[in-house]
Amino acid sequence: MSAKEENTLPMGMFMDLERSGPIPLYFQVSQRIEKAILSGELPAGSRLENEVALGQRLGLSRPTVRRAIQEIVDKGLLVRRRGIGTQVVHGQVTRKVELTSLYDDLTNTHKVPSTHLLALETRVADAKTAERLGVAEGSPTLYIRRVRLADDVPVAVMENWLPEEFIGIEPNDLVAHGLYQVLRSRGVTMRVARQHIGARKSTNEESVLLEIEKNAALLTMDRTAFDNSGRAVEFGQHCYRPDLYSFEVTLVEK
Amino acid sequence: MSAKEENTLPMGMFMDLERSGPIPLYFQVSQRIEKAILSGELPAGSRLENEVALGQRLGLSRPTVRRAIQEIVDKGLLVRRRGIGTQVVHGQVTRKVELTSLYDDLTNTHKVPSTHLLALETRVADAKTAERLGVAEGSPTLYIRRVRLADDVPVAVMENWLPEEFIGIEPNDLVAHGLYQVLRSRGVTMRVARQHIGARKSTNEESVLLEIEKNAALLTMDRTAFDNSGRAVEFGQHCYRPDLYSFEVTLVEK
DNA sequence: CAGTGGTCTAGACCACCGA
DNA sequence: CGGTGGTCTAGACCACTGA
Repeated sequence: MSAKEENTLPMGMFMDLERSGPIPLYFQVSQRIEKAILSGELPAGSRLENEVALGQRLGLSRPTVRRAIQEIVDKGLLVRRRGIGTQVVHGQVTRKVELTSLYDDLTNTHKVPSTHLLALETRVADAKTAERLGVAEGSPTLYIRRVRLADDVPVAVMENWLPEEFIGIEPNDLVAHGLYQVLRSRGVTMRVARQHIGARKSTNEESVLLEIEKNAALLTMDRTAFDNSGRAVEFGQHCYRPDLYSFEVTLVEK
Repeated sequence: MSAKEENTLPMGMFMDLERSGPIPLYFQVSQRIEKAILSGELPAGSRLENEVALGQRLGLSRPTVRRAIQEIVDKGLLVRRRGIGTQVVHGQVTRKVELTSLYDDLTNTHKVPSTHLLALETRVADAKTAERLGVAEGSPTLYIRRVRLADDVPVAVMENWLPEEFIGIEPNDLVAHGLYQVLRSRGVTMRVARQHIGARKSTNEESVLLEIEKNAALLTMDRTAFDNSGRAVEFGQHCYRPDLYSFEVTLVEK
């Protein structure tokens, strides 16, 4: 009778799905279940109703319900065991690393972001840049260097290289909206990003820009991002003040 | 007639699927496609055969083929566009961060791992440990502190706390097999892990243990891992030599 | 317009688990 | 044994893309 483990909460009546709207049914269902977990309505360790029963109550087929649940399993909030059922994972929920820009991260935590633009110029691609962007060595690229600040405190120094077609981006847009927002407004959608996270000491110049002591420890991240056609659209080399920024990752074993 | 983009390689006859074995069909298919991408048989930018046609040629239903392709999309090797098709992402492939132990990482890169065991003892859970492991403050936990080496060069200092039930783990097993392997042999399967990656300066003791200069930059990672019932089974606080270790992450926008 | 992926259905059989 | 999730089928309709 231990209430913690056996607590089957079949979320009463809170389902009125929009069957003809543009939002997929599985997504509507997964969002509501996720909301119930995050709000504590489905506490850690509680069991979810089984897939068939849930499907019948909602008037959905089993594959649709299953996909909804799988979405949340992939986020690390639910755990499934064959023959047992689906349970809410213990442990407080943390935000996941997502394919977003630093700008988005900062606004999400209710800090006011701003930008000091250090460089915005055309540069010839060296070997490394050419390889990362998948362009010919020696071809022109757009080079950007910025300091990003949160509540007027410097957080990161960011260098970016973009393919030739983006030469012409306005400095004002970059300062006002952030790089990823500018790219989105030009019809570019990021799909895949490969990141490399490490650490090193700061250079003297970086220490000044970030307002930290000399030879301080820095968190570094290199990233190459690809759009929905698979072409590289951005290559970045960034370093962060580790007292103000870090990465969260949720891993799910398949 | 640009061979790069239009290169439809329908991978000739290399499909003889085992329909009655224990390996799922979608997995067999996804593995072969992935292999074809990694081997260069399907070069960057080439288009995959469409889902229905592929299903017919393989004698599989569309959902099964679709799931096989989706697996690879989630790994960041393929990109799908409605009305267009499925293409191989540009850019060289890198290994993904996975839910594995450091021990596994090192053996995969063909270095010989070893361990210096610094501590293996019972400790009372303080507030932080109790919260991370989901146990009562003051309850006994197993505390482990190790230096991990690759080819006899120190790479990381690792601290771990485990719930009461694991008290009794043998020092010899820990040195010979690594923590995750010991847990697996006790029937524990990791399912979800939440990691936090940052950076800081090394303490004097860490500098000695890792054979680096004082106040060097360190890469740090905290992790809480959960088993398939959703219970926390391990909480770790680790620091790495950034010249020998870093994290790779592949992000896929859904 | 024809072709593509995105979603959804209503079943089915199986493997694994606890009682 | 009954209940659970894991896999698979053979269709269907839709939204989006390019020519």
